[in-house]
Amino acid sequence: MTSRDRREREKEALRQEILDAARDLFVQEGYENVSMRRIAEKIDYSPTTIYLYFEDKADLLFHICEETFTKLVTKGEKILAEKTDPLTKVKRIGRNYIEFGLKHPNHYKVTFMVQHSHDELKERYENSMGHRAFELLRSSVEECIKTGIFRKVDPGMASQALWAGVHGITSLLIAKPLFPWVEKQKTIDLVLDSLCAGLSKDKKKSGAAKPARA
Amino acid sequence: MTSRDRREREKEALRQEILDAARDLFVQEGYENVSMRRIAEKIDYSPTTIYLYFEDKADLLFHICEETFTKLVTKGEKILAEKTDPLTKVKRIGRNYIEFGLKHPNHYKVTFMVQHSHDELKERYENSMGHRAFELLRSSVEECIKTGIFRKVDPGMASQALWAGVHGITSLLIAKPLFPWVEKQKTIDLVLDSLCAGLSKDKKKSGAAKPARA
DNA sequence: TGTTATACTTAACATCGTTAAGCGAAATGA
DNA sequence: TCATTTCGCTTAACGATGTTAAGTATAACA
Repeated sequence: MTSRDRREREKEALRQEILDAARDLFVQEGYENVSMRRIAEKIDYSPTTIYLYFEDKADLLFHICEETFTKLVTKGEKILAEKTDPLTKVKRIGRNYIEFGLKHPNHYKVTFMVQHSHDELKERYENSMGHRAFELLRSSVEECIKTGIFRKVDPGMASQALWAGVHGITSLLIAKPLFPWVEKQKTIDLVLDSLCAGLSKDKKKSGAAKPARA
Repeated sequence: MTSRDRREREKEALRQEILDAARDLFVQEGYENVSMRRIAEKIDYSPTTIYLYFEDKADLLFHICEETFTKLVTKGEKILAEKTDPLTKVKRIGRNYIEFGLKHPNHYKVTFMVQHSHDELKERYENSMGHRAFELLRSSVEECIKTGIFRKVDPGMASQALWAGVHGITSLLIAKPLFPWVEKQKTIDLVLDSLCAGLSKDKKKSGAAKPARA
């Protein structure tokens, strides 16, 4: 069955060619500004050919993002496995997340900055790499709580709060490049450090402040 | 010149009619899922009529957002003028911001969650209500620094960090409605409280952590 | 009453994502 | 080796989008 194998290899090659072309265009010009026809043109196939390899445009994008986010998760797992103190790990995972987002703004946008709900894509995205990226953060937070560095808060809640911080600064820097940012790098540090400090033990009184309900 | 006046009044009325129809549809179904034709249909005019009153679809959306965000800013100014302690003000302004975003997700999305850069819309957005909403946050942060509640950090940086937090939780809650959130309300509080605590004085040692550079 | 300006519409353009139908070449069976 | 089936891809088309150009009534004005 050599011929069958070869055909399959060729199919896989074309699939990759499509992915590569699409990634190039998406990264360069953004998802919405790239048409299926342009992708097809780039690889000298008819537009409809793409639909033989991917369900639709969103599906194509999804696979590209998964590919890219795998790198983020891999790096995160490496950090998590290190033998440093948990607090440093949390911050480094956070930084890794932020820097990844800034390095791949178009990928980041589509996985974290657009609402993809009530479509049936629901479960697909739940099991995605984006989700696993959050789980990574969560693991490191749990370590901090277990070792007594963070105070005894709900790990899920604390992770969500930290996620809010890292996602917040990442998405703002992406969405508002014209904003007169002062000290981007230091702001990133400040977000991470402040949030961690706020979650840490020792400091009980944080001013006059009860939870500050309106 | 009564006739001239009347005509002008009628023009203004139609303009508002367009805005109202568009807002309804945008809020209900989201900007991208609403076509100019549908807006026109709703008010029984031809699609092209809209272009006599607004430059294009984005322009239409912009005016709607400004309208809505004015409310946020007004409320924020009211809070800022209150005679409570600065820390409470920061938190209430933060909460106000978050709650506003969750109440008007479609407006929030277009002003804060999409990248509107290198178009010439640049300056327009810089002077927008969204921008003023940030300035509000900044004012309250400056108060906290001046009164010694927050430690001596750059006010711009601290504001950006706080903004990251509130924007982060807001945009995530909007973009990821299917995420298995635990304790949304408490998470909001935790973000605000932790960030403020981290920016506050008293606590020097926040664990073993230097800025955590990778 | 005739002219001009105003408010709006009809028709069309270029483009989009996507589907249905068809075509030629390669693989398969005899 | 020849007929048939399968595979990979394309051509053509559908219905929709935002937007523009050209045209048409009606109202205002002289």
